[in-house]
Amino acid sequence: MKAKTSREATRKPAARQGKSARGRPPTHEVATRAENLLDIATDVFLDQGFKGASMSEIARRAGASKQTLYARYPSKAALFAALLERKAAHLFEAIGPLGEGRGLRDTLIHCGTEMLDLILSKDARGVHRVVIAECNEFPELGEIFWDRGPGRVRAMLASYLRAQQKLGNIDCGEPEQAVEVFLGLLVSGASLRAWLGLPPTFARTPVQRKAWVHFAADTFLSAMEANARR
Amino acid sequence: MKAKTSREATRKPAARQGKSARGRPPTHEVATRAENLLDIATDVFLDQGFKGASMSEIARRAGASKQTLYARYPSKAALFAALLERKAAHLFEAIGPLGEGRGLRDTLIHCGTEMLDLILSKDARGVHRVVIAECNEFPELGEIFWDRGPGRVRAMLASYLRAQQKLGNIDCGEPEQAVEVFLGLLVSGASLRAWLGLPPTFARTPVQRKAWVHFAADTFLSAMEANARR
DNA sequence: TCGGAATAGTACCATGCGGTACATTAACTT
DNA sequence: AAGTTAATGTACCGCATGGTACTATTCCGA
Repeated sequence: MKAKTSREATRKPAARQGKSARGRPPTHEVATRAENLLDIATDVFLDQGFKGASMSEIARRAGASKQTLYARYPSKAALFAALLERKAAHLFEAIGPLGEGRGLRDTLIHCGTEMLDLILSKDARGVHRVVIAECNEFPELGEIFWDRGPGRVRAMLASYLRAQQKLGNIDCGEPEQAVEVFLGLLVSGASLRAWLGLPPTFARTPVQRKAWVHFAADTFLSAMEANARR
Repeated sequence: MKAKTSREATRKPAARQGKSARGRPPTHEVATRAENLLDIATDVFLDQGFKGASMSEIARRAGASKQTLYARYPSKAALFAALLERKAAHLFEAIGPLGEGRGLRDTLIHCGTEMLDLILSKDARGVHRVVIAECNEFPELGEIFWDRGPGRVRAMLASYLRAQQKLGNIDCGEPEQAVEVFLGLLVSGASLRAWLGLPPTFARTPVQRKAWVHFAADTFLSAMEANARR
Protein backbone atom coordinates (compact mmCIF):
# COMPACT_ATOMS: atom_id res chain seq x y z
CA MET A 1 0.00 0.00 0.00
CA LYS A 2 1.43 3.36 -0.96
CA ALA A 3 0.06 6.73 -0.01
CA LYS A 4 -0.99 9.23 -2.62
CA THR A 5 1.23 12.24 -2.80
CA SER A 6 -0.97 14.72 -1.04
CA ARG A 7 0.20 18.00 0.42
CA GLU A 8 1.24 19.36 -2.93
CA ALA A 9 2.21 22.86 -1.81
CA THR A 10 -0.39 24.67 -3.90
CA ARG A 11 0.66 28.28 -3.45
CA LYS A 12 -2.40 30.46 -3.20
CA PRO A 13 -2.02 33.59 -1.10
CA ALA A 14 -5.66 34.55 -1.56
CA ALA A 15 -5.40 37.53 0.74
CA ARG A 16 -3.39 40.73 0.66
CA GLN A 17 -2.51 40.17 -2.94
CA GLY A 18 0.36 42.27 -4.12
CA LYS A 19 0.67 44.31 -0.97
CA SER A 20 3.61 43.88 1.28
CA ALA A 21 1.42 41.77 3.55
CA ARG A 22 3.02 42.85 6.77
CA GLY A 23 1.23 45.10 9.24
CA ARG A 24 -2.33 45.65 10.32
CA PRO A 25 -4.81 45.03 7.50
CA PRO A 26 -7.33 47.70 6.49
CA THR A 27 -10.59 47.37 8.37
CA HIS A 28 -12.76 46.71 5.34
CA GLU A 29 -10.74 43.58 4.59
CA VAL A 30 -10.81 42.05 7.99
CA ALA A 31 -14.12 40.22 7.69
CA THR A 32 -13.21 38.83 4.29
CA ARG A 33 -9.88 37.69 5.61
CA ALA A 34 -11.47 35.86 8.52
CA GLU A 35 -13.92 34.13 6.20
CA ASN A 36 -11.15 33.23 3.82
CA LEU A 37 -9.14 31.73 6.63
CA LEU A 38 -12.04 29.49 7.64
CA ASP A 39 -12.58 28.48 4.02
CA ILE A 40 -8.97 27.48 3.55
CA ALA A 41 -8.96 25.63 6.85
CA THR A 42 -12.08 23.79 5.75
CA ASP A 43 -10.41 22.73 2.53
CA VAL A 44 -7.37 21.44 4.33
CA PHE A 45 -9.18 19.62 7.12
CA LEU A 46 -11.72 18.10 4.77
CA ASP A 47 -9.22 16.44 2.58
CA GLN A 48 -6.39 15.69 4.95
CA GLY A 49 -8.36 14.83 8.05
CA PHE A 50 -7.86 16.29 11.51
CA LYS A 51 -4.54 14.66 12.28
CA GLY A 52 -3.33 15.01 8.71
CA ALA A 53 -3.94 18.74 8.54
CA SER A 54 -1.18 21.00 9.81
CA MET A 55 -1.68 24.43 11.29
CA SER A 56 1.40 25.75 9.55
CA GLU A 57 0.08 24.65 6.21
CA ILE A 58 -3.29 26.26 6.83
CA ALA A 59 -1.61 29.49 7.80
CA ARG A 60 0.64 29.39 4.78
CA ARG A 61 -2.20 28.66 2.34
CA ALA A 62 -4.35 31.33 3.89
CA GLY A 63 -1.54 33.84 3.58
CA ALA A 64 -1.75 34.42 7.29
CA SER A 65 0.64 33.87 10.13
CA LYS A 66 0.27 31.22 12.78
CA GLN A 67 -0.09 33.92 15.39
CA THR A 68 -3.18 35.27 13.71
CA LEU A 69 -4.54 31.76 13.53
CA TYR A 70 -3.98 31.22 17.22
CA ALA A 71 -5.34 34.64 18.00
CA ARG A 72 -8.67 33.66 16.47
CA TYR A 73 -8.80 30.05 17.64
CA PRO A 74 -6.99 28.90 20.75
CA SER A 75 -6.09 25.48 19.38
CA LYS A 76 -6.24 23.19 16.41
CA ALA A 77 -9.26 21.42 17.88
CA ALA A 78 -11.12 24.71 18.34
CA LEU A 79 -10.51 25.73 14.75
CA PHE A 80 -11.64 22.33 13.60
CA ALA A 81 -14.82 22.48 15.67
CA ALA A 82 -15.67 25.96 14.45
CA LEU A 83 -15.30 25.15 10.79
CA LEU A 84 -17.06 21.83 11.01
CA GLU A 85 -20.08 23.30 12.68
CA ARG A 86 -20.32 26.00 10.06
CA LYS A 87 -19.84 23.56 7.20
CA ALA A 88 -22.31 20.96 8.45
CA ALA A 89 -25.06 23.51 8.92
CA HIS A 90 -24.31 25.17 5.61
CA LEU A 91 -24.32 21.92 3.66
CA PHE A 92 -27.60 20.59 4.88
CA GLU A 93 -29.53 23.82 4.89
CA ALA A 94 -29.74 23.36 1.13
CA ILE A 95 -32.54 20.95 1.93
CA GLY A 96 -35.08 23.63 2.55
CA PRO A 97 -38.63 23.50 3.87
CA LEU A 98 -40.77 20.66 2.53
CA GLY A 99 -44.19 20.83 0.92
CA GLU A 100 -44.24 24.37 -0.50
CA GLY A 101 -46.88 23.98 -3.15
CA ARG A 102 -45.89 20.47 -4.13
CA GLY A 103 -47.91 17.31 -3.72
CA LEU A 104 -46.70 14.37 -1.63
CA ARG A 105 -44.94 12.46 -4.36
CA ASP A 106 -43.34 15.57 -5.81
CA THR A 107 -42.12 16.60 -2.40
CA LEU A 108 -40.50 13.23 -1.91
CA ILE A 109 -38.90 13.44 -5.31
CA HIS A 110 -37.72 16.98 -4.77
CA CYS A 111 -36.27 16.32 -1.34
CA GLY A 112 -34.83 13.03 -2.52
CA THR A 113 -33.04 14.66 -5.42
CA GLU A 114 -31.43 17.26 -3.21
CA MET A 115 -30.49 14.66 -0.65
CA LEU A 116 -28.89 12.36 -3.19
CA ASP A 117 -26.98 15.19 -4.83
CA LEU A 118 -25.82 16.33 -1.45
CA ILE A 119 -24.60 12.90 -0.38
CA LEU A 120 -22.64 12.50 -3.58
CA SER A 121 -21.10 15.98 -3.45
CA LYS A 122 -17.41 16.29 -2.71
CA ASP A 123 -17.89 18.53 0.29
CA ALA A 124 -20.41 16.27 1.95
CA ARG A 125 -18.18 13.29 1.41
CA GLY A 126 -15.35 15.17 3.05
CA VAL A 127 -17.39 16.20 6.03
CA HIS A 128 -18.73 12.71 6.60
CA ARG A 129 -15.30 11.24 6.28
CA VAL A 130 -13.75 13.61 8.76
CA VAL A 131 -16.55 13.44 11.29
CA ILE A 132 -16.71 9.67 11.16
CA ALA A 133 -12.95 9.49 11.48
CA GLU A 134 -12.73 11.76 14.49
CA CYS A 135 -15.91 11.18 16.45
CA ASN A 136 -14.18 8.52 18.48
CA GLU A 137 -11.69 10.97 19.89
CA PHE A 138 -14.16 13.86 20.08
CA PRO A 139 -17.47 12.21 20.96
CA GLU A 140 -19.51 15.41 20.88
CA LEU A 141 -18.62 15.79 17.21
CA GLY A 142 -20.98 13.01 16.16
CA GLU A 143 -23.88 14.56 17.99
CA ILE A 144 -23.30 18.08 16.71
CA PHE A 145 -23.05 16.85 13.16
CA TRP A 146 -26.10 14.62 13.42
CA ASP A 147 -28.21 17.44 14.84
CA ARG A 148 -27.12 20.01 12.26
CA GLY A 149 -27.18 17.57 9.34
CA PRO A 150 -28.75 14.15 8.86
CA GLY A 151 -30.84 14.39 12.01
CA ARG A 152 -32.29 17.72 11.01
CA VAL A 153 -33.33 16.41 7.60
CA ARG A 154 -34.90 13.37 9.20
CA ALA A 155 -36.82 15.50 11.65
CA MET A 156 -38.11 17.72 8.87
CA LEU A 157 -39.21 14.78 6.80
CA ALA A 158 -40.87 13.10 9.75
CA SER A 159 -42.89 16.15 10.66
CA TYR A 160 -43.88 16.57 7.03
CA LEU A 161 -45.04 12.98 6.84
CA ARG A 162 -46.93 13.36 10.09
CA ALA A 163 -48.77 16.35 8.68
CA GLN A 164 -49.58 14.48 5.47
CA GLN A 165 -50.85 11.61 7.55
CA LYS A 166 -53.21 13.91 9.41
CA LEU A 167 -54.48 15.12 6.05
CA GLY A 168 -55.12 11.53 5.05
CA ASN A 169 -52.68 11.62 2.14
CA ILE A 170 -50.60 8.72 3.39
CA ASP A 171 -50.75 5.97 5.97
CA CYS A 172 -47.20 5.32 7.01
CA GLY A 173 -47.38 4.26 10.64
CA GLU A 174 -44.70 5.90 12.76
CA PRO A 175 -43.36 8.74 10.61
CA GLU A 176 -39.85 8.35 12.07
CA GLN A 177 -39.76 4.77 10.88
CA ALA A 178 -41.13 5.74 7.51
CA VAL A 179 -38.41 8.36 7.12
CA GLU A 180 -35.79 5.72 7.80
CA VAL A 181 -37.33 3.55 5.13
CA PHE A 182 -37.38 6.31 2.56
CA LEU A 183 -33.93 7.73 3.21
CA GLY A 184 -32.54 4.25 3.59
CA LEU A 185 -33.61 3.00 0.23
CA LEU A 186 -32.78 6.33 -1.36
CA VAL A 187 -29.33 6.87 -0.13
CA SER A 188 -27.78 3.99 1.71
CA GLY A 189 -25.70 2.10 -0.81
CA ALA A 190 -24.73 5.27 -2.59
CA SER A 191 -23.56 6.96 0.57
CA LEU A 192 -21.41 4.11 1.82
CA ARG A 193 -19.76 3.83 -1.56
CA ALA A 194 -19.29 7.58 -1.72
CA TRP A 195 -17.57 7.67 1.66
CA LEU A 196 -15.32 4.84 0.54
CA GLY A 197 -14.31 6.90 -2.44
CA LEU A 198 -16.07 4.63 -4.95
CA PRO A 199 -18.38 5.67 -7.77
CA PRO A 200 -22.08 5.10 -7.19
CA THR A 201 -23.68 2.00 -8.69
CA PHE A 202 -27.10 3.28 -9.64
CA ALA A 203 -26.76 7.03 -9.67
CA ARG A 204 -23.76 7.77 -11.82
CA THR A 205 -25.28 10.18 -14.33
CA PRO A 206 -27.89 12.87 -13.66
CA VAL A 207 -30.40 10.80 -15.64
CA GLN A 208 -29.70 7.73 -13.56
CA ARG A 209 -29.96 9.82 -10.40
CA LYS A 210 -33.36 11.09 -11.44
CA ALA A 211 -34.53 7.59 -12.25
CA TRP A 212 -33.30 6.31 -8.92
CA VAL A 213 -35.08 9.04 -6.99
CA HIS A 214 -38.33 8.30 -8.79
CA PHE A 215 -37.87 4.62 -8.14
CA ALA A 216 -37.23 5.28 -4.47
CA ALA A 217 -40.24 7.54 -4.09
CA ASP A 218 -42.58 5.10 -5.80
CA THR A 219 -41.21 2.08 -3.97
CA PHE A 220 -41.63 3.93 -0.72
CA LEU A 221 -45.18 4.96 -1.48
CA SER A 222 -46.27 1.49 -2.48
CA ALA A 223 -44.58 -0.04 0.51
CA MET A 224 -46.49 2.34 2.75
CA GLU A 225 -49.77 1.50 1.02
CA ALA A 226 -49.10 -2.18 1.44
CA ASN A 227 -48.19 -1.69 5.07
CA ALA A 228 -51.39 0.19 5.65
CA ARG A 229 -53.43 -2.67 4.15
CA ARG A 230 -51.86 -5.22 6.48
CA MET B 1 -13.81 20.78 22.04
CA LYS B 2 -11.54 18.66 24.17
CA ALA B 3 -10.12 15.30 23.20
CA LYS B 4 -10.83 12.26 25.26
CA THR B 5 -7.76 11.00 27.03
CA SER B 6 -6.94 8.10 24.84
CA ARG B 7 -3.64 6.29 24.81
CA GLU B 8 -4.08 5.28 28.45
CA ALA B 9 -1.00 3.08 28.71
CA THR B 10 -2.90 -0.13 29.38
CA ARG B 11 -0.05 -2.47 30.17
CA LYS B 12 -0.80 -5.89 28.80
CA PRO B 13 2.28 -7.89 27.83
CA ALA B 14 0.17 -10.72 26.45
CA ALA B 15 3.18 -12.66 25.26
CA ARG B 16 6.11 -14.18 27.01
CA GLN B 17 4.48 -13.68 30.37
CA GLY B 18 6.86 -13.90 33.26
CA LYS B 19 9.82 -14.98 31.25
CA SER B 20 12.75 -12.72 30.71
CA ALA B 21 11.41 -11.98 27.23
CA ARG B 22 14.77 -11.54 25.60
CA GLY B 23 16.06 -14.03 23.02
CA ARG B 24 14.55 -16.27 20.40
CA PRO B 25 11.10 -17.54 21.36
CA PRO B 26 10.35 -21.30 21.43
CA THR B 27 9.06 -22.52 18.08
CA HIS B 28 5.65 -23.61 19.31
CA GLU B 29 4.90 -20.06 20.40
CA VAL B 30 5.88 -18.32 17.24
CA ALA B 31 2.58 -18.67 15.37
CA THR B 32 0.63 -17.56 18.43
CA ARG B 33 2.88 -14.57 18.84
CA ALA B 34 2.44 -13.50 15.23
CA GLU B 35 -1.34 -13.77 15.55
CA ASN B 36 -1.26 -11.89 18.81
CA LEU B 37 0.75 -9.12 17.26
CA LEU B 38 -1.80 -8.69 14.47
CA ASP B 39 -4.61 -8.72 17.03
CA ILE B 40 -3.04 -6.01 19.11
CA ALA B 41 -2.25 -3.97 16.03
CA THR B 42 -5.87 -4.32 14.97
CA ASP B 43 -7.05 -3.05 18.34
CA VAL B 44 -4.79 -0.05 18.19
CA PHE B 45 -5.49 0.91 14.59
CA LEU B 46 -9.21 0.40 14.96
CA ASP B 47 -9.60 2.80 17.79
CA GLN B 48 -6.89 5.33 17.14
CA GLY B 49 -7.01 5.44 13.37
CA PHE B 50 -4.07 5.08 11.03
CA LYS B 51 -2.36 8.35 11.84
CA GLY B 52 -3.26 8.13 15.51
CA ALA B 53 -1.74 4.71 16.00
CA SER B 54 1.96 4.57 16.76
CA MET B 55 4.24 1.69 15.90
CA SER B 56 6.04 2.02 19.20
CA GLU B 57 2.80 1.67 21.08
CA ILE B 58 1.78 -1.38 19.10
CA ALA B 59 5.13 -2.98 19.79
CA ARG B 60 4.93 -2.13 23.46
CA ARG B 61 1.39 -3.45 23.87
CA ALA B 62 2.24 -6.60 21.95
CA GLY B 63 5.24 -7.17 24.18
CA ALA B 64 7.40 -7.16 21.09
CA SER B 65 10.16 -4.94 19.86
CA LYS B 66 9.93 -2.57 16.96
CA GLN B 67 12.53 -4.58 15.12
CA THR B 68 10.32 -7.65 15.16
CA LEU B 69 7.47 -5.53 13.91
CA TYR B 70 9.50 -4.20 11.03
CA ALA B 71 10.86 -7.65 10.32
CA ARG B 72 7.31 -8.90 9.67
CA TYR B 73 5.94 -5.81 7.96
CA PRO B 74 8.16 -3.42 6.06
CA SER B 75 6.19 -0.32 7.04
CA LYS B 76 3.29 1.04 9.01
CA ALA B 77 1.14 1.09 5.90
CA ALA B 78 1.91 -2.54 5.16
CA LEU B 79 0.97 -3.63 8.66
CA PHE B 80 -2.22 -1.62 8.38
CA ALA B 81 -3.13 -3.13 5.03
CA ALA B 82 -2.47 -6.66 6.26
CA LEU B 83 -4.59 -6.37 9.34
CA LEU B 84 -7.41 -4.55 7.61
CA GLU B 85 -7.71 -7.12 4.90
CA ARG B 86 -7.82 -9.91 7.47
CA LYS B 87 -10.33 -8.12 9.64
CA ALA B 88 -12.69 -7.10 6.83
CA ALA B 89 -12.87 -10.61 5.45
CA HIS B 90 -13.24 -12.12 8.89
CA LEU B 91 -16.02 -9.77 9.93
CA PHE B 92 -18.23 -10.24 6.92
CA GLU B 93 -17.75 -13.94 6.48
CA ALA B 94 -20.14 -14.31 9.41
CA ILE B 95 -22.85 -13.71 6.83
CA GLY B 96 -22.72 -17.19 5.42
CA PRO B 97 -24.42 -18.78 2.41
CA LEU B 98 -28.06 -17.80 1.94
CA GLY B 99 -31.04 -20.06 1.50
CA GLU B 100 -29.92 -23.26 3.25
CA GLY B 101 -33.26 -24.84 3.98
CA ARG B 102 -35.04 -21.59 4.71
CA GLY B 103 -37.84 -19.98 2.76
CA LEU B 104 -37.52 -16.55 1.16
CA ARG B 105 -38.84 -14.50 4.06
CA ASP B 106 -36.88 -16.47 6.63
CA THR B 107 -33.73 -16.05 4.62
CA LEU B 108 -34.22 -12.30 4.48
CA ILE B 109 -34.86 -12.21 8.19
CA HIS B 110 -31.88 -14.39 8.97
CA CYS B 111 -29.48 -12.48 6.78
CA GLY B 112 -30.94 -9.18 7.96
CA THR B 113 -30.41 -10.06 11.58
CA GLU B 114 -26.78 -10.94 11.04
CA MET B 115 -26.22 -7.85 8.97
CA LEU B 116 -27.76 -5.54 11.53
CA ASP B 117 -25.85 -7.12 14.40
CA LEU B 118 -22.68 -6.84 12.40
CA ILE B 119 -23.18 -3.18 11.56
CA LEU B 120 -23.78 -2.35 15.20
CA SER B 121 -20.82 -4.35 16.50
CA LYS B 122 -17.86 -2.48 17.87
CA ASP B 123 -15.38 -4.08 15.51
CA ALA B 124 -17.38 -3.30 12.40
CA ARG B 125 -17.78 0.28 13.54
CA GLY B 126 -14.05 0.53 13.98
CA VAL B 127 -13.28 -0.92 10.58
CA HIS B 128 -15.74 1.33 8.82
CA ARG B 129 -14.43 4.36 10.63
CA VAL B 130 -10.83 3.65 9.78
CA VAL B 131 -11.44 2.71 6.18
CA ILE B 132 -13.64 5.72 5.55
CA ALA B 133 -11.09 7.95 7.23
CA GLU B 134 -8.14 6.70 5.25
CA CYS B 135 -9.52 5.80 1.83
CA ASN B 136 -8.75 9.27 0.59
CA GLU B 137 -5.04 8.83 1.16
CA PHE B 138 -5.02 5.15 0.20
CA PRO B 139 -7.61 4.87 -2.56
CA GLU B 140 -7.30 1.12 -3.02
CA LEU B 141 -8.42 0.66 0.56
CA GLY B 142 -12.00 1.49 -0.25
CA GLU B 143 -12.12 -1.02 -3.07
CA ILE B 144 -10.52 -3.83 -1.08
CA PHE B 145 -12.89 -3.28 1.80
CA TRP B 146 -15.94 -3.05 -0.41
CA ASP B 147 -15.07 -6.26 -2.21
CA ARG B 148 -14.34 -8.23 0.94
CA GLY B 149 -17.23 -6.77 2.93
CA PRO B 150 -20.35 -4.88 1.90
CA GLY B 151 -19.91 -5.67 -1.79
CA ARG B 152 -19.61 -9.36 -1.14
CA VAL B 153 -22.81 -9.43 0.90
CA ARG B 154 -24.62 -7.49 -1.79
CA ALA B 155 -23.43 -9.86 -4.46
CA MET B 156 -24.55 -12.88 -2.44
CA LEU B 157 -27.95 -11.38 -1.81
CA ALA B 158 -28.38 -10.39 -5.44
CA SER B 159 -27.59 -13.85 -6.73
CA TYR B 160 -29.92 -15.35 -4.16
CA LEU B 161 -32.72 -13.05 -5.25
CA ARG B 162 -32.03 -13.82 -8.88
CA ALA B 163 -32.39 -17.53 -8.15
CA GLN B 164 -35.61 -16.98 -6.25
CA GLN B 165 -36.88 -14.93 -9.14
CA LYS B 166 -36.21 -17.80 -11.52
CA LEU B 167 -38.16 -20.05 -9.20
CA GLY B 168 -41.05 -17.61 -9.34
CA ASN B 169 -40.95 -16.86 -5.61
CA ILE B 170 -40.51 -13.13 -6.05
CA ASP B 171 -40.71 -10.50 -8.76
CA CYS B 172 -38.18 -7.86 -7.85
CA GLY B 173 -36.95 -6.47 -11.14
CA GLU B 174 -33.19 -5.99 -11.22
CA PRO B 175 -31.92 -8.00 -8.24
CA GLU B 176 -29.07 -5.55 -7.66
CA GLN B 177 -31.54 -2.72 -7.23
CA ALA B 178 -33.71 -4.84 -4.98
CA VAL B 179 -30.72 -5.60 -2.78
CA GLU B 180 -30.05 -1.91 -2.39
CA VAL B 181 -33.65 -1.40 -1.37
CA PHE B 182 -33.57 -4.14 1.22
CA LEU B 183 -30.18 -3.34 2.74
CA GLY B 184 -30.96 0.34 2.58
CA LEU B 185 -34.08 0.24 4.58
CA LEU B 186 -32.60 -2.35 6.91
CA VAL B 187 -29.38 -0.73 7.82
CA SER B 188 -28.94 2.81 6.63
CA GLY B 189 -29.94 5.05 9.50
CA ALA B 190 -28.52 2.63 12.02
CA SER B 191 -25.19 2.44 10.30
CA LEU B 192 -24.63 6.15 9.91
CA ARG B 193 -25.48 6.70 13.54
CA ALA B 194 -23.25 3.83 14.56
CA TRP B 195 -20.30 5.27 12.67
CA LEU B 196 -20.92 8.62 14.30
CA GLY B 197 -20.73 6.94 17.67
CA LEU B 198 -24.41 7.44 18.43
CA PRO B 199 -26.85 4.84 19.75
CA PRO B 200 -29.31 3.40 17.22
CA THR B 201 -32.79 4.86 17.10
CA PHE B 202 -34.85 1.79 16.31
CA ALA B 203 -32.62 -1.12 17.14
CA ARG B 204 -31.41 -0.48 20.65
CA THR B 205 -32.43 -3.72 22.34
CA PRO B 206 -32.34 -7.23 20.86
CA VAL B 207 -36.13 -7.23 20.85
CA GLN B 208 -36.24 -3.97 18.95
CA ARG B 209 -33.63 -5.27 16.55
CA LYS B 210 -35.73 -8.34 15.84
CA ALA B 211 -38.81 -6.24 15.29
CA TRP B 212 -36.96 -3.92 12.94
CA VAL B 213 -35.61 -6.81 10.86
CA HIS B 214 -39.09 -8.27 10.52
CA PHE B 215 -40.45 -4.88 9.59
CA ALA B 216 -37.72 -4.43 6.97
CA ALA B 217 -38.27 -7.87 5.46
CA ASP B 218 -42.03 -7.41 5.22
CA THR B 219 -41.80 -3.88 3.91
CA PHE B 220 -39.36 -5.05 1.29
CA LEU B 221 -41.54 -7.96 0.23
CA SER B 222 -44.65 -5.86 -0.12
CA ALA B 223 -42.80 -3.15 -1.96
CA MET B 224 -41.59 -5.76 -4.43
CA GLU B 225 -45.09 -7.13 -4.87
CA ALA B 226 -46.43 -3.67 -5.52
CA ASN B 227 -43.65 -2.93 -7.95
CA ALA B 228 -44.42 -6.12 -9.80
CA ARG B 229 -48.08 -5.16 -10.12
CA ARG B 230 -47.19 -1.86 -11.70
C1' DT C 1 0.35 63.21 15.62
C1' DC C 2 1.04 59.59 18.42
C1' DG C 3 0.22 55.29 20.78
C1' DG C 4 -1.93 51.01 20.70
C1' DA C 5 -3.80 47.14 18.00
C1' DA C 6 -3.40 43.85 14.58
C1' DT C 7 -0.70 41.62 11.49
C1' DA C 8 3.36 38.87 8.87
C1' DG C 9 7.66 36.73 9.25
C1' DT C 10 10.85 34.12 11.39
C1' DA C 11 12.99 31.66 14.60
C1' DC C 12 12.36 28.65 18.13
C1' DC C 13 10.88 24.74 21.68
C1' DA C 14 9.51 20.39 23.22
C1' DT C 15 7.52 16.31 21.77
C1' DG C 16 6.48 12.39 19.28
C1' DC C 17 6.83 10.02 15.12
C1' DG C 18 8.52 6.28 11.61
C1' DG C 19 12.35 3.82 11.01
C1' DT C 20 17.35 2.04 11.93
C1' DA C 21 21.56 0.43 14.49
C1' DC C 22 23.70 -2.18 17.92
C1' DA C 23 24.54 -5.09 21.53
C1' DT C 24 22.63 -9.04 23.99
C1' DT C 25 20.22 -13.27 24.79
C1' DA C 26 17.84 -17.54 23.99
C1' DA C 27 16.16 -21.20 21.00
C1' DC C 28 17.04 -23.98 17.09
C1' DT C 29 20.29 -26.62 13.62
C1' DT C 30 24.05 -29.28 12.28
C1' DA D 1 29.60 -27.76 20.91
C1' DA D 2 29.45 -24.25 17.65
C1' DG D 3 27.14 -21.38 14.78
C1' DT D 4 22.93 -19.36 13.11
C1' DT D 5 18.64 -17.29 13.67
C1' DA D 6 15.08 -14.72 15.92
C1' DA D 7 14.09 -12.25 19.38
C1' DT D 8 14.36 -7.92 23.13
C1' DG D 9 15.89 -3.41 24.80
C1' DT D 10 17.69 0.78 24.14
C1' DA D 11 19.53 4.41 22.05
C1' DC D 12 19.38 7.13 18.23
C1' DC D 13 18.31 9.94 13.57
C1' DG D 14 15.85 13.20 10.98
C1' DC D 15 11.78 15.32 10.55
C1' DA D 16 7.25 17.33 11.22
C1' DT D 17 4.11 18.98 14.45
C1' DG D 18 1.37 22.16 17.75
C1' DG D 19 2.27 26.08 19.96
C1' DT D 20 5.08 30.42 21.60
C1' DA D 21 8.24 34.57 21.49
C1' DC D 22 9.89 38.41 19.34
C1' DT D 23 10.48 41.91 15.90
C1' DA D 24 9.16 44.87 12.22
C1' DT D 25 5.38 46.76 9.89
C1' DT D 26 1.01 48.86 8.92
C1' DC D 27 -3.57 50.68 10.02
C1' DC D 28 -6.73 53.07 13.16
C1' DG D 29 -8.68 55.93 16.74
C1' DA D 30 -8.00 59.65 20.17
